[in-house]
Formats: sequence, structure tokens, C-alpha cells
Amino acid sequence: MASRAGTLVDMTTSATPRERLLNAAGELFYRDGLGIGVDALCKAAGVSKKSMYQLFRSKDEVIAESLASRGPAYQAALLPGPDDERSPRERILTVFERQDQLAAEGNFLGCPFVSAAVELKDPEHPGSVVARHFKQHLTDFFRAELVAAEAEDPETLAVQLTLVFDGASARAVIRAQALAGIGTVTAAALLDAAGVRQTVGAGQAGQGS
Amino acid sequence: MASRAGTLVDMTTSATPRERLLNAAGELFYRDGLGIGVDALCKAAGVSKKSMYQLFRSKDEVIAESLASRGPAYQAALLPGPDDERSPRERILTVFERQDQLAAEGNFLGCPFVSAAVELKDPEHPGSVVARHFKQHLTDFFRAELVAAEAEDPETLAVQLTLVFDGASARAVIRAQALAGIGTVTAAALLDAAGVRQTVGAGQAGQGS
DNA sequence: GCCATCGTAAACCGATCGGTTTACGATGGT
DNA sequence: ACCATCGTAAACCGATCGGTTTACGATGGC
Repeated sequence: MASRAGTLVDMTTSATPRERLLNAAGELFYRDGLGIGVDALCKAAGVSKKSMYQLFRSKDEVIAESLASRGPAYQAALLPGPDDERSPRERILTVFERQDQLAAEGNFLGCPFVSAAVELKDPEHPGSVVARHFKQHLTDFFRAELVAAEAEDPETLAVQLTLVFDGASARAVIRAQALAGIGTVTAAALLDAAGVRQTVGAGQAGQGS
Repeated sequence: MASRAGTLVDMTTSATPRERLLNAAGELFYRDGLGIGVDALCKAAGVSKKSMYQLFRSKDEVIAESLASRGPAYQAALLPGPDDERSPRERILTVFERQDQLAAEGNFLGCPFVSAAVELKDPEHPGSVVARHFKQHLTDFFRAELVAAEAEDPETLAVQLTLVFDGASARAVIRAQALAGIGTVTAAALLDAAGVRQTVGAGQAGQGS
């Protein structure tokens, strides 16, 4: 092993083959689609095919694992941390603001989990299962915030927000007319309509209309 | 030619090779993804590869043309006809109701245009261009209805509704928790928030000004 | 009957697919 | 110094990829 033994870990080139492969897979599958060949994948990762096939059973498993390994970072990039003490409404809208920023950067190709599920078609594929789990986590986050905000129907609204998230993602993929920040605006409209306002737990029973 | 000459047209086997190919392509690309081979495609269409390659320049062109040919039928299945004289709000919600119905049928794999764009990645691919055009038409329909309903900001709301449409489509692909009719509910919430109600201004259905 | 046209079936091309195997260089434990 | 382990490089496998070509059957105009 070139790197694992030392007490210090070299950040640039020394990641274990598994990590290098998963990182390369996460990027290449996202950028070029799942159709990319294992030869190109291994070459980009600097890993031999033999190593890959003794770390993973198949390309499908690499797909699923690379998606799963991508989850935490993607979630950290979108969701506010527990230290963010703003109102639930603001914490929710942060997700959409960050997504809008990503989409504005140009190399955004939509939510990697939705893209993978679309390409896989088969909902039983391990990669599809991972994608479904990620979406569930996103919905869970929304629901928890909405419960904290004492929203009327947290479950429905949480799913609606997830739907908006995916819709904004789809618009980015298809590169429809710009209208910057449309995701955030739409999420805010739904929160407004449900009476979820800036303040938390103030016993505010007011309706949007 | 087996069919074109006769005055009577055989409905089952007589479509021209181009039509057979486009029909098969529309279905197979949607069901199995754009990765399906031209051999399988031609076999399913009952068309020789030679015929295909003298009807189209490349597989990419078949992709684009099959998407384009699918547009009118898909639009007809979703959008209300001009003879439907209900209020703009109801005409808009019809789109989401029909989409929810499609999604409930089980073999729904999301909007074919979004799926194609996701798989193609390249926004300049002829297929991506066709997909973008279809979305534009959908947004155009929403905007026209919202103008008729004298909504305050038809442009933004039209894009928001398209976003909801694509989000509902993504949820179907990923097979997230059911919550039937979530697309319709969300669209209705946005219309409510924008003050687009059942009746339009003077109670005149269809056109408003 | 003749012939051009349209279309299918299938062989063929080089490249690449997912996956396996062979061979060999570096490493670390003892 | 020895040797097992880990990893890479590359050959190799049958199948399939997108695309071309050859050969031949059916059709309709004249």
C-alpha cells in the first residue's frame, strides 16, 4: 500500500484505490452519464481494472457505492448545519438558495441522484435505491423543519418542497429559460401559502390568504 | 412498397418504415434508455439497418426525430383542447391531473423529454433542443392561461408551474413515497397563492383581457 | 416482360463494452 | 534476505456498439 501505512495521509495522490475510484466514478458518472466505460473510469481513477473488480462485484455496484458515497457531501453542501439557528423557514429556503447558486455556476447537470435514477430506469437497481434514500432524507429534513415551524400539514408540504427541488433540478438539466432563483421563489410561495413565516413557534395560526 | 399504394391503409402493419422506426424508437428509448442499440431498435421496428441509415444520418438524429414526433401526442394527452371551455385555472390543473393519472399507471418513467435531456447531457444535442422546445411550449400554454385569468405575474407563475410539472415527473421516476396527486395539489397551491381562482374576472371563459 | 425502386436480411468493419486473467513491480513484516 | 500482499499494466474474452456494404426478394410503371 502506497499510503495507508503512514501516520500522515497525503491528501492529493494517496487516497486508497477505493476512494480514488469512488471519487472518479462520482464525477464521471455525473458528467458523462452511467454509460461511461469501466476502462475510462479506471484510467481516470488511476486504478487497475483488476483492483476495481476485487473491490466491487460489478459496475452496477460501483454505481451504487459512488452514489452513496456522494450523499453526505451533497447533503452538507445543501442543508444548513445544526448550528444554523435561523428560523425553520430560512433554514428550508437555504437549501433552494444553494441549489440556485449551483445551477447558476454552469457545470450543474441536475441532482445526481435523480439523473442516476433516470438513466437506470429499473427502480430495484441498487443505485436507484440509494437515490430514493437520498430523496427521503431531503424530505425528512423539510418535514422536521416544518414540524418545528408548527406548519399545518408538514408531510404534504415536505413532499411539495422536495418536488420543487427536483423540478428546479430538471430545469437546470434542460437549460430552460433562466429566471434565476425560481426554485427559491417557488418554495417561498408554498411556505407563504402554508403560513410558515419568519418566526418560529410563535403560535402564529395565520393563513396565507 | 407494401402499403402506401393502396387506397385503403392497413392500420396494423402498413405504416411506412419511417413511422414504424420512429414509433419503436419513441417507446424503446423511453422504456430502456437511449443506450439501446440500433440493432435492437431496428429489429423491434421491423426495419433494416440499411433503411434506417438512409432515412436518418445517425442514431442521434433518430433520437431527436423520435422525440420531436412524440411531442404532439404527448401534448394532446396532457393539455386540454381549445374546445374545453372551463376556466383557465381548471384548464391548467387538468394538465397535472392527467400527469398524476399517468404516474399512477405504473409504467410511467417520467417526462420523456426530461429523461432524454438527462441522458444526453449535452444541451446542444439535437435531442436536447427538442426537449427544451417542448418545455417551452408547456410554459407557453400555462402563461397564456394565466394571462387569460388576469394573474399578476404570468411569466413567473408559468415557469413555476412547469417546474412543478417536472418535479412531479422526477418523483415518479425515483418512485418516492406515493402521496397521490401531489402535482395537482402543489399546482393548485401556487394558483391559490397567486389569486387565480375558479372564475376569471368577468366570468368569461376562455379569453380575458 | 423489363427494369428501376424500395426494402429486408445478414455479413462485415473497427471500436468498445463488462469482466477475467496473466505477469510483474513495489511494499512491509519477520 | 525472504516472501506474501497489494497494486498496476496489459493481454485477452465473447458480446455488442454505431455504421457500411453486399445480396436478394417484392413491387409498380411502362
